[in-house]
Amino acid sequence: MQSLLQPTCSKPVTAPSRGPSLDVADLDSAVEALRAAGLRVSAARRLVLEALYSSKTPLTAEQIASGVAGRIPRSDLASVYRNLETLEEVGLVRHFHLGHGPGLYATSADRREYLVCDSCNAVTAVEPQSMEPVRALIRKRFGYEARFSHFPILGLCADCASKEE
Amino acid sequence: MQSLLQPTCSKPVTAPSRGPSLDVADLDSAVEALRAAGLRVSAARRLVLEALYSSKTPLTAEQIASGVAGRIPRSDLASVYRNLETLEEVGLVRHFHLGHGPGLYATSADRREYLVCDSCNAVTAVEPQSMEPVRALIRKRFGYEARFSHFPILGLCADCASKEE
DNA sequence: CTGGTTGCAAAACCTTTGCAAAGTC
DNA sequence: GACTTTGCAAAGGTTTTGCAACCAG
Repeated sequence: MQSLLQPTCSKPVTAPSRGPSLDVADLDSAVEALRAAGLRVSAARRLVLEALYSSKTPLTAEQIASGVAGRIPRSDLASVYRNLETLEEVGLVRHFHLGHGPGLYATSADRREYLVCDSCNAVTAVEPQSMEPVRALIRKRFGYEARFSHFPILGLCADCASKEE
Repeated sequence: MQSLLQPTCSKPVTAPSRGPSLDVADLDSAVEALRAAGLRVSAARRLVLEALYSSKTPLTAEQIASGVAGRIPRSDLASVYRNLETLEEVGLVRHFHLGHGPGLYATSADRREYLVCDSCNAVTAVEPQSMEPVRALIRKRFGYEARFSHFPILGLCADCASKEE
């Protein structure tokens, strides 16, 4: 810690969460992991997993409930939220935010971290290893083992930064 | 940009905001700036500024409406939100998040950025210059001009990281 | 059969909006 | 006096909870 840090350390108003993370590559293995965790494999639960494993991009709970493209019976939004929470506790699913608005959900196998331009709203996803040097620097300077998997790094993207005179 | 980035660039579901930022040091100057911006100095507006300028820590809208310590007449929550928005547009106020839960508001003069431990919930505030090397590295690797003033850096603090076996 | 899960409804939580009354310049 | 701003009430968007019916193991 440096002298100019003025470290205001305290317990905050709020709290994210840190849970286990299972790097399960496909739907079948995920269902297996579900069983292994002593959870039942219901239609609604399977639906959530199918949606997440078949989507290339993270989804909102609403999108999952709608069956993503209107396909599949669509299930109740409350159940989707309950299942997402359960799956997150088990470590099969994670959620994160890109800004204000509904949270986004992905499989835990998707470890991408995001940069979001707060001028043009462009989103850049990067694999965790690209972020490693940044993590290393933060570790060295602040002692934190940073994860950018829950909140994005906000800022100006290259394009917008060059446009700002 | 590196080859392993797999840059998934797209327009996102959500969008934060980027506005002006006035580095106004005290309440009187802030009131002056309000007038200069063509806004009226109402009691409710002054109340919000007083709360923010007299608090050492960021406040929720609820806390501001309650008059922080129960002092001052207390004003309507909706008006507080409206005024916070107005003051943010003018650049006197900023808001950010430390996790789930209500947003936190501070004067724009307070430029601290936060690290939050997602295990013990400790909060560390740092002055922007401490974060500059991190910003430089992100600029170099990703082309982003990062600001950590809206979302914190989440991770494990030094204590919790050492405890994790 | 038994207890975990679902769907529906309602509520909780944070924030925004409509509108007449009140206040600022 | 003209036009902003307020307070109250109601609604909006996202997520959570209560509960009887249902279904997986």
